Amino acid sequence: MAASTLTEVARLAGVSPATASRVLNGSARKPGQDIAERVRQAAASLGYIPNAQAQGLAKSSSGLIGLIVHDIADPYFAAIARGVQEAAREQRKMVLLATTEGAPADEREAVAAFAARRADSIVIAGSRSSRPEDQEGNAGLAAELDRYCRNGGHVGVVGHPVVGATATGGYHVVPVPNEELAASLAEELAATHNGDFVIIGGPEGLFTSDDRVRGFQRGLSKAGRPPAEVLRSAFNRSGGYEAGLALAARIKAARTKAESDGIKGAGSDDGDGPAASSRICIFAANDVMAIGAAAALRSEGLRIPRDATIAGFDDIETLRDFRPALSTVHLPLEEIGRQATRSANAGAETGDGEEAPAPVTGHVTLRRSTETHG
Amino acid sequence: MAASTLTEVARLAGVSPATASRVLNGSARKPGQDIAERVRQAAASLGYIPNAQAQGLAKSSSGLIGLIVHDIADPYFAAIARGVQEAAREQRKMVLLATTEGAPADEREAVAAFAARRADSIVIAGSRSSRPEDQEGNAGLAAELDRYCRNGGHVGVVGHPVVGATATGGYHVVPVPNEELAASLAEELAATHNGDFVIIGGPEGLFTSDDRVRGFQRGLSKAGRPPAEVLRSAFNRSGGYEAGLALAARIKAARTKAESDGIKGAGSDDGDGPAASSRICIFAANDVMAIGAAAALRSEGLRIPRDATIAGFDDIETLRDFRPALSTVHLPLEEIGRQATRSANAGAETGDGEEAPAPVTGHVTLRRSTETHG
DNA sequence: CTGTTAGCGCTTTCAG
DNA sequence: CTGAAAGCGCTAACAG
Repeated sequence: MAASTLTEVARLAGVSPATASRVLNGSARKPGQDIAERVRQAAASLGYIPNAQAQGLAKSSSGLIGLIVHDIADPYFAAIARGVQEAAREQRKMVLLATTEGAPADEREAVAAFAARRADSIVIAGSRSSRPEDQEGNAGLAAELDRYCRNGGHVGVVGHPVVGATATGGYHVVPVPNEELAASLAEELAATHNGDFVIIGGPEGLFTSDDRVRGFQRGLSKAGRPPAEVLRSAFNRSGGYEAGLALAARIKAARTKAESDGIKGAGSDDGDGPAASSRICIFAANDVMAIGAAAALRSEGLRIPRDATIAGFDDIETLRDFRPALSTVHLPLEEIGRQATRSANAGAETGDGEEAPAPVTGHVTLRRSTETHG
Repeated sequence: MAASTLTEVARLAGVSPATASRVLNGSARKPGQDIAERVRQAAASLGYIPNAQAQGLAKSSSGLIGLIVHDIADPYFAAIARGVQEAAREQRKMVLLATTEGAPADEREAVAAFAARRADSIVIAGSRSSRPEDQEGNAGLAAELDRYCRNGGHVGVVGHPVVGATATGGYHVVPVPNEELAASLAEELAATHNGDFVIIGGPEGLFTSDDRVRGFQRGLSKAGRPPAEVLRSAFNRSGGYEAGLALAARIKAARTKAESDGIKGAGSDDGDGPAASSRICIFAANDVMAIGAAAALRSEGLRIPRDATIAGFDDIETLRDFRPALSTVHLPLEEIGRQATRSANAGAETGDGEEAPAPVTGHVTLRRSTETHG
């Protein structure tokens, strides 16, 4: 029992399908009042629902926005997705979701699937990678994206342009000043922290991570500090946890040594904590990693900010209640999602009209996790 | 410059569109090796991407799964969404996302939109409501859903059936034993907590919340305890926060009174905390509310579990690093999403074949937030 | 095994 | 202002 069709509605109303179409779905031309009413009644009584596929086929436009994320359950992407969803709603479009774990090959596939569905635009969130093993995948992704653009598609990318994409039009990037913000964070941190800094970054080659690491180092150097050591692990909580474990071992070893050397202030569980100068400040390239690292330290009996201080990046909302409150860099994730979606659509709609939105910006947010009490 | 079509590919390969279709997209019949290769080459050289809309129109099936959630940025829904996404992938389908803030009218609209796109199935997550103001919306939603099912659609609902839905087939519910689990939680809590219990629930009429509240009360009564007072607020973090503020005021007032009454043990900031019997145990109907409540208590200078204990429900992954670790009821959210998706599809595919999956179950997980130290 | 012929449901010229 | 006709791109019966 299939849904009723326009033709059926038209027949019931005693008009032609063309007329029915004109009244039911927007058209420049407006049929007469009486006829219109009859059609509407017929449609209602039949419970008519237009077949979007057919409409799409006829108008060659689908009312779909494709969204590509690494993992929808990651709060970073979830926040962006919410923004995309909002913007989609404004445009009276629906969003098609694809999750790829960040694998370029999967992203390519997702783009192809979106293209097949004739998505009006595609939004890609999630860090691009330039790792050697991703070279091939990236090339494929770029090619697919180019093709999509060439066929009239519009894409909005969060953060970094897709490497190798050459399409001239239909390409929109929402730049996120990761490097600058990380530099500011480092500078602000350096103002109160006298000890060493250690960075927990994602795998080398992940642009977002690399930018943040680079920016942090730059900020450090601007503050007259030596570069921080960089630990690499997965760009998620468990990566942070692992790195945190390694750091915990190191901190404990240092403490033990200090104790046997008889240095005062390098107390154990109940003292004032290590001397300010021996305490390290950890910068994790994103909040989720920072939380993982903090959990690892805690599980090793270390306390923050007493035994080590830590900062993240993103200012994930769900993590805001975490204690000690995490110092981080606030990013307007939802807004970023909205902008990526809007910019892609602007291209699609007005051929690049609209006023440019204010560029995305964030701000350093120092909280308890990096307090140097005293 | 539109994408190239099957016809073009066929022409280039010197075959008929039908043949090209047979080789490019699966068909029971398999063209000859030579011809197939020629077609494949032609397709590749033209960068052919099948038009899913056209395919859908012709086959009347879209390869789409509609997912309805309250808010994709809420970790509860994000987790379910991930499960849905996974299941969708298994079925080689894509997921269409709709967020509704839980408003039945919006949900109805979303169902209509999915129906218009001829989604093969629809998954609805997010508590149903029976509040008076939602009556009308619910009826509309039910009607829309029924129509969708009657037209051959399949729907999977998480938790509670949609009120008023009467369609006989195509309807699948993944039951979540909220009530039973909440009862178990209450019982386990009652085993060690001697003071009063207070429940922070969502608005009355939200099934999920009501089930949990009811279950908790039942567990309490089974443990020989009087029913707990129920505070109502929004079913999210800020609802929890507000309720937490109210409770904090109450706790502080009680403490002040106790102090002036000279009762020992009702200490202030650094004592042993209130006497065990005067400390309340808070049950928030979901983790996010619990976190909000905990934040409120903390902001009022109260500590958990010293001044009050608290438990939530869901065991949200992102919140697992929260300290004190939150006692809660673990729910396999991702699995729930998967099952809802699979069950809907099972109906769609085999007319209800497949072996039934193990019913969803959860388990009480007691952690630090409800420790009664001693 | 291949090609031909009809549509799927809707929009959109183009006549009337 | 309305209706008739011609597709959008693809699949699915039928023939050959």
